[in-house]
Amino acid sequence: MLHSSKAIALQPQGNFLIAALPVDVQARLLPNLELVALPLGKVLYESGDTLRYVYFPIDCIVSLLYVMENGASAEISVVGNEGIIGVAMFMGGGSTTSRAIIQSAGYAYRLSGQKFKDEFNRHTEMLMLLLRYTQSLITQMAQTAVCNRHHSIDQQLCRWLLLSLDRLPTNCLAMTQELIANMLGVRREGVTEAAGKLQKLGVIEYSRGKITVLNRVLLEQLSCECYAVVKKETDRLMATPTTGRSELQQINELHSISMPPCAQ
Amino acid sequence: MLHSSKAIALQPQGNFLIAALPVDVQARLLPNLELVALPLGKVLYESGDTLRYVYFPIDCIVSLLYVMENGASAEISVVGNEGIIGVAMFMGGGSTTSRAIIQSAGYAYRLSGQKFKDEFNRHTEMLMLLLRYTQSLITQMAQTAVCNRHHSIDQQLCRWLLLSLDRLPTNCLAMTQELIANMLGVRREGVTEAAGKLQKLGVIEYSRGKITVLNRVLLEQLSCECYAVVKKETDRLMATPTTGRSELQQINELHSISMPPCAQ
DNA sequence: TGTAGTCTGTACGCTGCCGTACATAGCTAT
DNA sequence: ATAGCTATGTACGGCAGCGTACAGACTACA
Repeated sequence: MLHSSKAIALQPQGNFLIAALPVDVQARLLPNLELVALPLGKVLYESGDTLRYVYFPIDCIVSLLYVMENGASAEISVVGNEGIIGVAMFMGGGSTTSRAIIQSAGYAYRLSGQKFKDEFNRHTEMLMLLLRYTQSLITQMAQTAVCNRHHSIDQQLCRWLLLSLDRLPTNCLAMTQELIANMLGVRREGVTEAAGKLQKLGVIEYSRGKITVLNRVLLEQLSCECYAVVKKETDRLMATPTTGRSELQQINELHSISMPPCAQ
Repeated sequence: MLHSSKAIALQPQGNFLIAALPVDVQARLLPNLELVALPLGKVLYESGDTLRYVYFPIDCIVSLLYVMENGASAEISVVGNEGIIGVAMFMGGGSTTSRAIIQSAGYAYRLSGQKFKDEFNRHTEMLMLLLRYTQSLITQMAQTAVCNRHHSIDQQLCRWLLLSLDRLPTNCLAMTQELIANMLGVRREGVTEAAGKLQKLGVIEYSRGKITVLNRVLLEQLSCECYAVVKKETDRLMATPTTGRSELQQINELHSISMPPCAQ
């Protein structure tokens, strides 16, 4: 039992929302948290599915993806260790019109729906925290809508890379252009072209599903305003005055899952 | 005091969310509800504003609009008498990145933020109801993002007309093409063209800011799937088993503000 | 070592929407 | 009535992104 996953299991702070809960709530949740490995492409729930679990990502990235009747898709929002998968559980709907799919493999804590709801209803702190998080999710969705309307693929790719980067401990993503295209809801060729430009500028480097960000500052400059808007609002909403932590990025330092850059 | 607005004030059921609350909660809210007239174009809150009131629309339509740095805009979602303006009040953020602007003039109930929060924290029913509504709002935002990515102006105009229509007691909208263009985030000329096609097909009739829908069935057929997805999910979420009402449209019958078609 | 499969690069015509410009038609106020 | 404003119609070049097609590069596995 002394393998690495055990070490993770002892660190519920690996997820920001859990870390932000009062210690007594954390203590009560802990025995009910299951550590699960989530491979790339795994579907946590399908559109319309009744949710049975909520997931607290540790080092994976999950996309909320809408799939249209004709099969075309578009990403609605991205969730990493700052969030939770399954807000419909406490929002009351029980299901959503989107699919939750693993965009970057890793671990998460899984909690049964009933246990979660019990806790949710008992504790105002948890409720307030989750509602604030949900609002940040709403902000991200709204901005996605705006971005889809007004910005070029080039800009959107920058935004998307930054959002993903913020949710990973490395500057390196395991991600084919095909997959990114599905997320952005554009052609793969469009991503190839946009990525080519970024590579020429020395902003990124990639080959066969590995993207390394070399110049984050320039990436932010090339992105549309949407990334900054979402980040600023999320920081505002999720700032936890009690601990003084105000930047989501600092949260990444909390979880101690060591993984070599680009090793996945 | 026996003018029409008095009659309205006695009918808090004019708003679905209020109507869906237990009668004792309604009774306690009632004295705190202010009836306010909201003219076209009025801004209820600006991006970043700290909310001081929430609004329960009765017969007006409010758009949540995101305005970009360069002034271009895009509608994130539409709210009518099925909803509430100011979810950030109970979601905990206190403000949002969007603007709330009156898209169709009419009346609403206004409630001070503090009174609202008191009630919100005291009553589980209200909390659950509002969270479910917020989820339906999330669905609408998500679908807007998808629609912006994948569908033509023609289709989006149909979707937009249907969403607006569902929130009005008549089949007639007071709405210039310029305004619609702002909502959809496209050129006014694009709306002119799309509207021209619909007019040729006999689906709508319009002149100088008055749009009358003549053939709603055809309008639904011409719309992309997005309208149906949002409507179905909203109906699911907001169905109130206690009263058996399952269709938002039936709510329109509840509020007794009589207005001649196209008279505003 | 070779072969199959996956990922990426490039090209080309097409279309939807944009930016811009200007014309016409209907309402409104003096 | 007539001037002025607002709303709508039309036109045209430009371009971003699409659909399609195919070639080259890298990987994995036999």
